[in-house]
Amino acid sequence: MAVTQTVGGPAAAGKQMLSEQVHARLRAAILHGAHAPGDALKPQELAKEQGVSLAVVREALVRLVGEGLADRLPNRGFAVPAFSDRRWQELTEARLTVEEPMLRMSVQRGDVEWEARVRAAHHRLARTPAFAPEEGEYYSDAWAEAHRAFHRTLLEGCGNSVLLDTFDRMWTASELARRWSGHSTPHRSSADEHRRLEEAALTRDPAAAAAALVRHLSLTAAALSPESATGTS
Amino acid sequence: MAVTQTVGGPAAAGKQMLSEQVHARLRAAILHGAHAPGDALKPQELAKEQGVSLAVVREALVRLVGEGLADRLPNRGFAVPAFSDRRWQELTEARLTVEEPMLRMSVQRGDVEWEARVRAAHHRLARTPAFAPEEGEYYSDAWAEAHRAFHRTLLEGCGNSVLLDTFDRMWTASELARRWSGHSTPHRSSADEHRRLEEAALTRDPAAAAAALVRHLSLTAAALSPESATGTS
DNA sequence: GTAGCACGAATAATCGATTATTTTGCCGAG
DNA sequence: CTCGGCAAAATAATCGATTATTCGTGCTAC
Repeated sequence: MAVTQTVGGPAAAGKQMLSEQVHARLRAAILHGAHAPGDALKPQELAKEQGVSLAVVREALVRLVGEGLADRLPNRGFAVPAFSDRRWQELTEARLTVEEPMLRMSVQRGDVEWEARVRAAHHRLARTPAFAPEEGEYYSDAWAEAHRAFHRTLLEGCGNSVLLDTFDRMWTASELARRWSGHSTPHRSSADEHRRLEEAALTRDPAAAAAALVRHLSLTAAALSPESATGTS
Repeated sequence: MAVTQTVGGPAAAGKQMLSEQVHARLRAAILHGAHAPGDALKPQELAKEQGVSLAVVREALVRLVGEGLADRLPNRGFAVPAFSDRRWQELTEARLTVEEPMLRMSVQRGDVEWEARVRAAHHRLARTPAFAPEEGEYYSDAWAEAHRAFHRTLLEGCGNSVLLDTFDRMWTASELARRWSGHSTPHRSSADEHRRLEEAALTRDPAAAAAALVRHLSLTAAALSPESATGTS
């Protein structure tokens, strides 16, 4: 029986490798919190669920491990990584360390095209409601994506793809860690902070932009662990 | 017949997954320059060479892609990534951007145990000859490893595993890019620079340490592209 | 009553073979 | 002589099944 049933959604999903699709779906599911930290990601279940063979699920899982979205326990399969507060703090500090100089470079180097994209990204973010009625608990996918796009666009002016890859990696890890660190909602003044960031960037004021970013990230971190500043041990 | 008696060395080499071993071997081979950039990494060849099935080679390759040590061309297999001068410059800039603040943190936070490890790492590096007679063209594996260990140890005082992972990733990419960017040998004064780095770190002088690191990395970059400072478009 | 072991079920890791896609070589039309 | 298409070979992607390891259970010895 040569029944090559292409999965195909209504939107003509086109031709992609199966492992790519499975990887994307699994990644989205993990980021959406469909699997709790520590939960085992069983290849058999996933394979049956998605109607593919073990090999493609395995490949997707290996990729996820590389992205930090899954842990591998030798001879014991895969699992959703557990996130401690400690890890969340490290993530925030790392983002500050990397993004602050990136933003400075960006502001110094970005051209008019970059300015235009920053404006566009901020507009999209400002006009996207953070919460969708049906999704309730967590902020909407649309807002999360607009948020990511704004922050990334701000940094893209630096023109360094290695640093931008680093940003992508840390952003993803942050999104997952944030979801499971008790702190999920965008805090009250984030819209203000984003406006300040945009303004400083378009004014070509590196110091002001850096300061705004540091404040933005610090507030995000502080909202989670109010008394974190005291050194541990 | 229970034939699987893996004797294992006296040091109890233990049981590792096949894919792990294959991944390690392939990774080492690529970093050693056994495959030229652009060369296809054919699963069949590799599988026959190493006497394993396609699945394990495939898994190893997927992992390598995640580490940036291989490219994936959809439906066209895997290949060794090509490195342009541009990429090498980006890598160097990224390392500067990330490692300089890391080193400052490290110097500020590192404890006595860290100081001891820095001393030990520098001693090993200083006592390891950069060139081994039999390896000729390129610097010795032992030196490369001592070099990496010294730089990493310097930064480990920062205590941030996310940043250290970023360092690892960039270091690996740098090693591969350097090999194929025409610039291979450690330059004349690297021993001096390492000594200065160690001294500044143990003196707990963040500014001096950062300055020494910046000089070290800048020289490395400059040695490759002498006239690179002029911004490209 | 509990510790330890044997056995069986579950699941991970690997394999050999099948299917789909791309590349290569050849032939004829223009 | 070159361009375009067709067939054959090569190779990538996927699958179904096999082997190895771990996990759970119940029995036995003490």
